[in-house]
Amino acid sequence: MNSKKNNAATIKDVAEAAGVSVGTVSRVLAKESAVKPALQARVLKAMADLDYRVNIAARALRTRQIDLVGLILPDITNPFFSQLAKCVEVEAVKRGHCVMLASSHGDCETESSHIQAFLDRSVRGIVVVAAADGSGQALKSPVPIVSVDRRFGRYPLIATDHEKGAELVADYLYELGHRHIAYIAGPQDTEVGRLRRDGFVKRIRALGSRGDRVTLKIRQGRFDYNSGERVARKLLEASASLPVTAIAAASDQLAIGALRGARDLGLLVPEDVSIVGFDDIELASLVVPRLTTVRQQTDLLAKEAMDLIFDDARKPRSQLVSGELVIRDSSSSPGYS
Amino acid sequence: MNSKKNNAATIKDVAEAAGVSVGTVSRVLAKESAVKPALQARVLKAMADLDYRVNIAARALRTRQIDLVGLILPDITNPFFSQLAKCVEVEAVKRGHCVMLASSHGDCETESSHIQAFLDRSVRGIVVVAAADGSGQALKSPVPIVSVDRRFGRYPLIATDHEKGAELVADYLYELGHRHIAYIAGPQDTEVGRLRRDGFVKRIRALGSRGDRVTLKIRQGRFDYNSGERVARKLLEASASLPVTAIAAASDQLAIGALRGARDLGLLVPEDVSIVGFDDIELASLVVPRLTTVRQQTDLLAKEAMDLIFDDARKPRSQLVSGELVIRDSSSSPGYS
DNA sequence: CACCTGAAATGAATCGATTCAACCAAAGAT
DNA sequence: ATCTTTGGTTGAATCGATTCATTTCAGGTG
Repeated sequence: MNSKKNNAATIKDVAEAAGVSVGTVSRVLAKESAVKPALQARVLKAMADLDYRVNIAARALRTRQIDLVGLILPDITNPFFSQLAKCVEVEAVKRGHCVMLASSHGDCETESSHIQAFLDRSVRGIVVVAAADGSGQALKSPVPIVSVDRRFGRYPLIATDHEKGAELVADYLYELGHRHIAYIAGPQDTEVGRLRRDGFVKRIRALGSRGDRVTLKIRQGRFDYNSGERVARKLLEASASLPVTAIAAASDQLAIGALRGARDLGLLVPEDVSIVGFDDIELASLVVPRLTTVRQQTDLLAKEAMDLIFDDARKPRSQLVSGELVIRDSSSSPGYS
Repeated sequence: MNSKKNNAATIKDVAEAAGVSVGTVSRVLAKESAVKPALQARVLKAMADLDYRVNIAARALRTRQIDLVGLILPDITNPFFSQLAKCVEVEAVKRGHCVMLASSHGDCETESSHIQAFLDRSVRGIVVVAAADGSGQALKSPVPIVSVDRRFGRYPLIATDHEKGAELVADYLYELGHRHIAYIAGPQDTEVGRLRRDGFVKRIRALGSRGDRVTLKIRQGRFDYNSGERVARKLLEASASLPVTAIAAASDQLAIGALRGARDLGLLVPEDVSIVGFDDIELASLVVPRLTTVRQQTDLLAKEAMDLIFDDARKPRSQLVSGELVIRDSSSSPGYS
C-alpha cells in the first residue's frame, strides 16, 4: 500500500519508514539544523534501506538553486582553455557541484544565449572566458558571474598578470645579455595582446634608457603558429643588416611558429637566436628545443574564480595571478655556441 | 495586486495577462497540441511582454527530464578528448540541450559517482569515454548511455574502426615499397592498443605471405611521447644490422616521440625512415616533418553517439566509424633521397 | 429544433522537496 | 506550583510547471 509505485523512494517514503515527518527528514538532509541523534540515526537508516536519493529538481524548484556552475569558453580545444576547464571542474567537484560546459566559438550572440540557458537552469554561478573584448556589456544576473582571462562585461576578472609576466621575460633576456631584441605582438584588439606588449616594451625601454642601449623591433602577429613562423622569418632574414639575438613572442603558439621560422632559415635556437613564449601550453615542453616561456597558473585562476562564486562574504573583486617564468632550452646568452 | 512580487514572471502571470488558463499557456509552450491561432498569439504576446521564461526546475519535477546530456571523459586536456567534447557540445546545442562535463581522471570510482550525479540531475542521456577497460560493469540507468572510443559496461560503443585504420597504414606502407617495418604498439591492456596492433600485424603478415617477404618487428610502448622516443631509438640503433625503413606507431604521441628519436640519431624523416601515427591530433600537422597519420572523425563519433541518445526509435547498437589516412610529409618510399 | 460530436479550453491534482508557523514537552525561573 | 523558555518536531503551504478529467462551445445531422 505504501510502496504503490516501483519508482524511486521519495522523502515521504523515508519519513514513513522512519516514523517521522517529512520536515524532519528534510532537516537531516540539510545537516545543519538540530535533530536528535536517535531520530537522525533512524532517518539515515531508512534512507539507506530505501536507497533514497533527493530529487534535485524538486529541491531546485523550492530553493531556486542547483549544485551547478556554468563554464563558457570560446573554444575547448584550445589547450589553455581545456587546461582551465579541467581545473574548474576539479574545483567544482571539490564543492560538490557539477559543471555545465558551453562553447561560444568567439561569438557574442551564442555566448549570451548560453548564459541565458545557464540562468534558466538555476546555476549557482558562471565562469566565463569572454568571447571577445567588450562582450557581455549589459547583462544582469541573479547569480555571481566571474570572468577569467578575458574580461566579460563589468564582472570581476581573474587573470594572469600579463604585464608583469611580460616584464619577467624582458628582464630575463636583458640579464642574459641580449641587446638586440624583437617582440612578436599578439592582436592589439585584445586586451591580452595589448597588456603583454605594453609590459614588455615599457620594460625594455626602461632598461635601455638606464643601462646599455637596446634596439627593439616590434612586429604584429596573430596568435597562431603560421603567423609566428612568417613574422619570425621576415625578422631574421632582415637580421643580416640589423641583428636580432632574441625574440619574445606574445604566445607559445607564436613562439613555436618562430622556432620553425628560425629552423627554416638554418638558424640554431638558442645558439643563433633565443626564443621565448608565453602561456606554457603542453606543447611548449614537447617541442625541440623545449620552449622557455611564462606559465599561467590555471589551477590558481580556477580556484580564485570559484572562490569568488562561492564565498558570498568576499566582495567580488578582480584579481591578478602572477605568471611563472619557466626556463627551458630555447634561450641562452647571445653569441653562445 | 497581481504583480505582488518583483520576481520573474510565472506561467500563472502569463495566463492572467493573456486572459486564459495556465493549462492553455502550457499547451502553447508544448507547441504540438492544438491551440487556436488567435489565443496562441495572445499568449505569445503576453509572454513577450512579461519577458517570461519557463522554470526548468518545475518542468523537470513534473516530467523527470531536463534538456541536458552528460559527458564523462578521462581527461579533458587530452587533445583527442577535447576535440570530442567540442563536437558533442555542438551536437547537443543543435538539439537544444546543454552538456554537463565531468572528468573521471581514469578512475572508475569517480566515474560512477559522476554518472550517479548526472542521473540525479535527470539528464536525458550520458556519453562516456570509459575510465578504464572493463569499467561500468553493473550499472543500470533509466536513460540511454553511450560509450565512445572506450567501451563502458555493456552499453553500445561508438568508436573508430581501429583495426581497419591500422590496416590502412599497413597497406599504405607496403605499397610505398617498405619491406622492413616496425610497429610500436600501445598498451596491450587497452582494447584500442590491441585492436590497432592486431589490425596492423595481421595485415602485414597477410601481405608478406602472398607477395614479397616482409620483416616485421613489434615493440611495446605506452601511449606517450617519451616512450615513443625511447623505443624508436633502440629500434633504429639496432637497424644497422637489421634494417627498418618504416615505423608505424599506435598513436600520434608515440609517432612524434619516434620522430624525435630518429632525429636524435641523425636520421632524416622520411628519407631514412618513414614514420606514421594514429589519431591526427592537432600537433600532428604542426610537427616537422608534418606527420602522416590516421584521422579519427570526432565529428561523426559525436553525431552517432548523440543520435543514439535522442532517436528513441533506433535500437541502441554499437557502431564503428572509419578512420581516414591523411598523408603528410613523414612518409615516402624507402631509399628516397 | 433538439441532439450529438469533437475540438478547444479550463481547473485542479500532482511532482518532491523546503520552510515556517504552530505545537509540545521538558527544563529553568519565579 | 505556575509561567516562561527553548530545543525538537510536526504538518501544511509553497515553488511553477504538466496533465488529465471535465466543461464549453460551435457546427453538423436527422
